[in-house]
Amino acid sequence: MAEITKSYEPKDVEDKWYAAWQEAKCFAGHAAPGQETYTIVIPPPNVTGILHMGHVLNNTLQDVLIRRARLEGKAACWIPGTDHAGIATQTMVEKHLKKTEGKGRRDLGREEFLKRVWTWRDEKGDHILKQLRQLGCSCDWDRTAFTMDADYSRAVLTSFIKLFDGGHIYRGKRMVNWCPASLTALSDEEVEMRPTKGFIYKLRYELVEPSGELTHLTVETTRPETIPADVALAVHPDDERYKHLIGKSVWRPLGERAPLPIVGDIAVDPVFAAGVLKVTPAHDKVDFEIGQRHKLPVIDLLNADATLNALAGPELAGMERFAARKKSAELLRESGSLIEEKPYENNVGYSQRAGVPIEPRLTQQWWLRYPRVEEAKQVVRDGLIQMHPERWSKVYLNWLENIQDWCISRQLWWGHRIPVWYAKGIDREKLTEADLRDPKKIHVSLAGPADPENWDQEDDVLDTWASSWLWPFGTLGWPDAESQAKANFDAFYPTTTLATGADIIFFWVARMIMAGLEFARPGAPVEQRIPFKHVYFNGIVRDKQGRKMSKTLGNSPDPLDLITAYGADGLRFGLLQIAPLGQDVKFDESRVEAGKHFCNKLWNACRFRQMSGEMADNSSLGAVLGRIDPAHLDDDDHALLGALLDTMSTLEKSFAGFEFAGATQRLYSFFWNDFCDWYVEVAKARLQEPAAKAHVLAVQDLVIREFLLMFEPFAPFITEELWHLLGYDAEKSFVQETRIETAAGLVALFAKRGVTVDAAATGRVEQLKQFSTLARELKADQSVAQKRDVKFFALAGQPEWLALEKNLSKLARLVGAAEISRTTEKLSLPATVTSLGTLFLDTGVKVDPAAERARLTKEIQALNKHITGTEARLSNEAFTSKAPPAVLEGARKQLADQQAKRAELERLLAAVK
RNA sequence: GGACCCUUAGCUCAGUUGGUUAGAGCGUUUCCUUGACAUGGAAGAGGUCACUGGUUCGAGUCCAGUAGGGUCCACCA
Repeated sequence: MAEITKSYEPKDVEDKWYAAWQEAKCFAGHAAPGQETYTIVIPPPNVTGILHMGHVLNNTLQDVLIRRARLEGKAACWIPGTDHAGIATQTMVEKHLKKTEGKGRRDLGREEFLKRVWTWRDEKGDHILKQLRQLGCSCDWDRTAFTMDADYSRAVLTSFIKLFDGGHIYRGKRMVNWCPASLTALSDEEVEMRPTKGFIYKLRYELVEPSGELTHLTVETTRPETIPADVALAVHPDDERYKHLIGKSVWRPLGERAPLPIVGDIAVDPVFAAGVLKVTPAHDKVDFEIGQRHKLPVIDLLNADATLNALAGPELAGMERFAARKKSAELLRESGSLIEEKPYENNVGYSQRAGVPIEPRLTQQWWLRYPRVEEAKQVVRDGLIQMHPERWSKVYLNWLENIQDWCISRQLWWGHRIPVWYAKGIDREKLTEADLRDPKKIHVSLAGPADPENWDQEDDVLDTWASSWLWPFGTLGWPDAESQAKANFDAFYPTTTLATGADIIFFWVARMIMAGLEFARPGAPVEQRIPFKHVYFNGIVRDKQGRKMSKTLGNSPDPLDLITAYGADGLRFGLLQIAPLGQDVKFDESRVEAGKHFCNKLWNACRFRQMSGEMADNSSLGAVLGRIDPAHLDDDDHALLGALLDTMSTLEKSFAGFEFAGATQRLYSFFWNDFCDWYVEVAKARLQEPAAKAHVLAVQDLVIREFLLMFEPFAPFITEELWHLLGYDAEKSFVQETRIETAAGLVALFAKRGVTVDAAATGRVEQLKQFSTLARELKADQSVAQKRDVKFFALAGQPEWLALEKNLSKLARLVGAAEISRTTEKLSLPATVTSLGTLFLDTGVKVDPAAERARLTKEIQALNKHITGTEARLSNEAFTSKAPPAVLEGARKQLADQQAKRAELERLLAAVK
């Protein structure tokens, strides 16, 4: 067995073990018949993305879950993959093309451009999946999926066809969110409202026929450049100021001079601005609806890239929209129509991805009426799908209550081209709902028409989310029966837990639920159709100022640098410690450093175990347990085993509740405080006793073994290395092939060997801990903390002395004393009062009485505060009559202890000479 | 406008059904390189648990409100 080195060097072990795991195909998701499964599908990162801190958190959580499931004996399957990310990837390649060749995508043509994207993907793609390996992620890489793979594409197109056949999909000319940068429609979810500073313009629209004193109407707008597209003014039908004008007209103040009707419409808010709204149906959603109600014409003066066209008039045609806004304000000023221009801030919709204001634009698009909306609400209400934290289900349900049809077509090339063909020569603009269902006019299929020469395929592709919403079953072979069998769809669907960010609850989570209910296992009971049972929402990783980490801000550390500096395990553990359930995390590198230190502590504890004595049979849990001698179990053993069991059940609870921060904390305090700081230290004395040595080592081997199993999901590399170095690998090659015991299971195994963990031992050990802390404190007070030749004398009653006597060698070592012995009289030495008696310290140096008095007085004063509080509580009749007996009893005992201690301190004070 | 979250030590955060003197890491003070670990050990300082009120024998914890910070949804020209 190799000797454990002085410090843990992550780089020495990480690559080695990852390669070994892959070689042994440890991560393969295989389910034996009847075996419980645990499935996770990765939230597929963009295929050309690189690993950032958000990925690290999200994927660490998934790896922790999947590794724990493996240890629990479940058939664990974590399916990795990437998303083609339509707009993002296409934009990236277009930029590259522009830079390197000075060409746009249309210069190359669709086919050639797509070739370039695939080349780009092949060169730059999947990098992130390699980075996940460095993090230790135990994905079943043989199942790696990509949303543009042939198989997956078949699933996407099949879903379209099924929805089309089911009447869920239609085509229509409607107002969409148009991105003038990406030149495509976007869904509502891809639009982000941002407060934007601009101007509001107060304008005169002259009445064609003045009405009494009224010669014009005042209109306020933020978009004067759209005036040439105005087709009416609208007022509220009940507005006393204007209702007599309904039916009259005003002159359009810019563009072609024409009379515009004044209409009455309840969409107008009479108390906002002047209460008069200019109606521009082509460029505003509300205006479009007003236009529809009043059968007004539509004048569209914007090109796809948001420059103005000829309809805007000669002065504005060809201009970019913001330049045109300035220009039109000038023109209006010149013509006297501009009354006032003032700074104004309003909410403007931006393309989330391109970062430019979107344009409401009337275009032909494909729309989806979501399927299974009611069922999707019900499965969450009924708890078939549980969200963690639970509050997100409210957000989810609220969205479903107000759900709008989904614009699923995108005017892009990189994506799944919609499997619809139009008969040649047909006017696509004029297709009716009936035409869509006419096979002579429209062909919808996977393979395409038999006579392709007579058809033209739809140019649009599907929204990326209209492919990723199939992810939980598209990655398991759906819709092909043979592929499903091969992927073992039957065993692994529904998946168990989805771990993702709440920012995509609508984009992805909600849609996956509807897709799963619609497509997976048609006809089966609902609990078999849902895509997952749990959704865990991890927080967003922010920087110290609370800002979201982003490439543009440059405030995100490179996870790979962190892995280099602290090890993958340190990074994983440190990050999870600060990642409470569903709360954003402010990234703090010092926590990652603490994670590294913890790994080193573990490493050295194991190293010390190796140095403490011959390694014995660690080949299995049974072997280790067999080496424990019940006759030699002392209080420290019992307390340690009790803490171990407590840690085990804490972890069981933490996993059930997705509370990983709590789990890491308990692991940390158990190992560092309970094991290293106390048990290993007191065991040093016992290791000198030949009779107890083998037993003590066995207890340590047991605790280290169980700890490694608990810690493995969080820190797979170091645990694997130590597992081998300490010989736990005799029966199974890797930690994850071992089964972890439950706390209850371990109790049962103890019982079989005649061991019952004595819960009361913990309290007795606690007394000894306090005793040694007080002894050390006394030494520090007397400035002899470093000296090891001091003598302690304990003035203790018989039972107290018995408790001390059993532990004298341990205690002497712990507190650094040459000797601890009993005294029966009060000594004239510095002293402290412990629960096991009064302890005197002989440093061999004369004591300063004044300092000693001051020290004791201070302590008495501190104690008095507590006594007063406790006395007040106990003298309160309401408390003594209503508090539960245990609480009351505790308070009385506390008071008695405090009073006894104070009395002793006072006696000591009086005795100081 | 609607919904939700957060506010605990200098910093980043724990604190699960209400119950002794509110914890950890980092930082900080003093001491220690004694054969696991200085990536360490020992001892300490540091908190009116944002504020106000309520429920209760008892509130960091439950309720109401206020202030500050943040998120999501909707959005008026």
